[in-house]
Amino acid sequence: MAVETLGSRESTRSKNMAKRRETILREARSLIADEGFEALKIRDLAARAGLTVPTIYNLVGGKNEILAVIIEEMVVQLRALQDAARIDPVEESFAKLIEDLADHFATDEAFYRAAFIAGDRSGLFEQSSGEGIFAHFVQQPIETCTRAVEAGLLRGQIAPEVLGPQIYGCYRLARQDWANGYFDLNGFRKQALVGVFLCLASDAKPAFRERLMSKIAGLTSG
Amino acid sequence: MAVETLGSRESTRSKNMAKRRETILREARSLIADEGFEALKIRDLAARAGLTVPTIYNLVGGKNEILAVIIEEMVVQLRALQDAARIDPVEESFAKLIEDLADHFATDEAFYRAAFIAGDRSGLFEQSSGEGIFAHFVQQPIETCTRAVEAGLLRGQIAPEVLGPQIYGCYRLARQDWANGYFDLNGFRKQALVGVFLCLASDAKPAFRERLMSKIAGLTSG
DNA sequence: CACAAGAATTAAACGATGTTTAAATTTAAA
DNA sequence: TTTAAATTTAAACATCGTTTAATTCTTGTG
Repeated sequence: MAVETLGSRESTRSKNMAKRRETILREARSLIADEGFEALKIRDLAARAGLTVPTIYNLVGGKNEILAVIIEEMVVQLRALQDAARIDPVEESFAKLIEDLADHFATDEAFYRAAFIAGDRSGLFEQSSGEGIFAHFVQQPIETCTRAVEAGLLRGQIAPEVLGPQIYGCYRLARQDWANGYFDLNGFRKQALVGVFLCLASDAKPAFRERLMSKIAGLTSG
Repeated sequence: MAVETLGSRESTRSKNMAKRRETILREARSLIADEGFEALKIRDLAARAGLTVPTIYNLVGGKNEILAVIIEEMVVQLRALQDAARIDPVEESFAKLIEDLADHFATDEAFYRAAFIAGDRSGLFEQSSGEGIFAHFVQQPIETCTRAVEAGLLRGQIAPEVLGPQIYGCYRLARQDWANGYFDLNGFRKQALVGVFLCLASDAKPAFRERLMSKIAGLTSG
C-alpha cells in the first residue's frame, strides 16, 4: 500500500501526502467534535480539507478507518495518563487518574465526548492495541487494590480481582454518563471519585474507611 | 392523525389497520433481534410484513417512531418488574429485581440486547414517559436505602441520595455490559448483584456487612 | 532537457437506504 | 349504487458511503 510508505522518503510527493493526511484527520476531529461521528460526512470532510472524496479513501480510508486512527491515538494518550497515576497513597492514585483524565478531556471536550460515544459504539476500544483497552485498563485498579491490602488499608475480604473491576466500572460509567451529556466534567470527577471511594470503603479497615468517608462527605456536600 | 383513532371503532378498516400495525411491530422486533436496530431496513420490514413501505410510515412511522414504540412498551414492562420488587429484606429486594430482569430478558435475549443498545444510543430511555426512565428508576434504590437506614442495617453515614444512584449505576453498567456482549445473563446477574452488595457494604453496620460479605463470597467463588 | 512509467488525484457513477409524492384502490356512508 | 374520504401502492427523491476509470502530476531515466 502506498499509505504505508508515507514520509518514508523525503520526496515532495511523500511530504505532501503526509501533510494532506494530517489535514484530513485534523478536519475529521473538528467535524466529529461539532456533531459526532455519525454526522461526519465524507463529502463534507473532503470539502473542508480542500480535497476530493477518493483522496480521503487513498490517504486514510473510509469512515471506519478514520475512526480507528483517531481512537488509536486516543488510547495511546489514555495509557500515558494511566501510567502517570501509579503513585501512593492508594486513594490519591485513583484521584490523580480521574483528575488527569478530566483535565485531558477538558482540552477539547466536544471532541472527546463524541469520540468516546463513537468508540463505545464501534467496539473499537475492545479491539484496540491487540488485547483490548478494557483488559489493560482494569489491571491498574486490581494492582492498586492488592497494594492496599498489603499496606493494611483494605481487609482483603474481597479479592482484588473482584474489587478492581468494580472500581474500573465506576470510572467507566461516569465517563459514559459524561459523554452522553448527563453531567459535565465536574460531574464526571465527582461521580467517578465517589464511586471509587465507595467501592474501597466496602472492604476498608476502620481508619482507612474514615478517611474515605470524609472524602466522600467533602465531595457530596459541595 | 388517522393512527390515533386506530380501533376506536370496530369497523373493518380499523380492525385491519390495527392488525397490520401489530404485524409490523412484531416483525420489527424479530428483525431487530436478528441483527440490531441499525440493521433494520424498512424495505425488509415491509416485505416480511407483507406490506409496502409507505404503509409502514402510515401505520407506525419511520425508524425512529418504530423504535420509540418498541422502547415505550419495554419501559412499561420494566416498571412493572420494579414495582413487583418492593419487598423485605433489603438485599432480597435488589436480588429479586435483578433476578426478575434477567428472567425477563431471557424470554427473548437477542431482542432485549438489541433494544437496550438502540435505546441507549437514541437517548429514548431518558425521554420516555415524560421525565425519563432514569429519574424514575433511581427512586427505588434511594427509597430502599432509606428503609435500610431506618431498619438499622445501614449506618446512614452516606446519604441515600448518594448511595441510591451508585446502586442504580451498578445495575445499569451490568446491563450495558451484558447488552454489549461482554458476558451472558448469568454474568449480568453476578455482576449486578456483586456491585449492589458492595455499595451496600460500604455503609453497612457490622452484622449486615457480614451477611453481604457471605453473599458476595458465594457469588464470586462459583 | 524531454519523456516514459508509475502513483496520486479527480469526476462521475453505483448501490443502498430512509423518506415522500401522487395515483390507484378500497372502504364506509348517503 | 354512488360518492367522498382514507388507505395502500408504485415510483421517485435525496443522501450517503464507496468504487471505477480517466486525468494529472511527480519521479527517475535516456
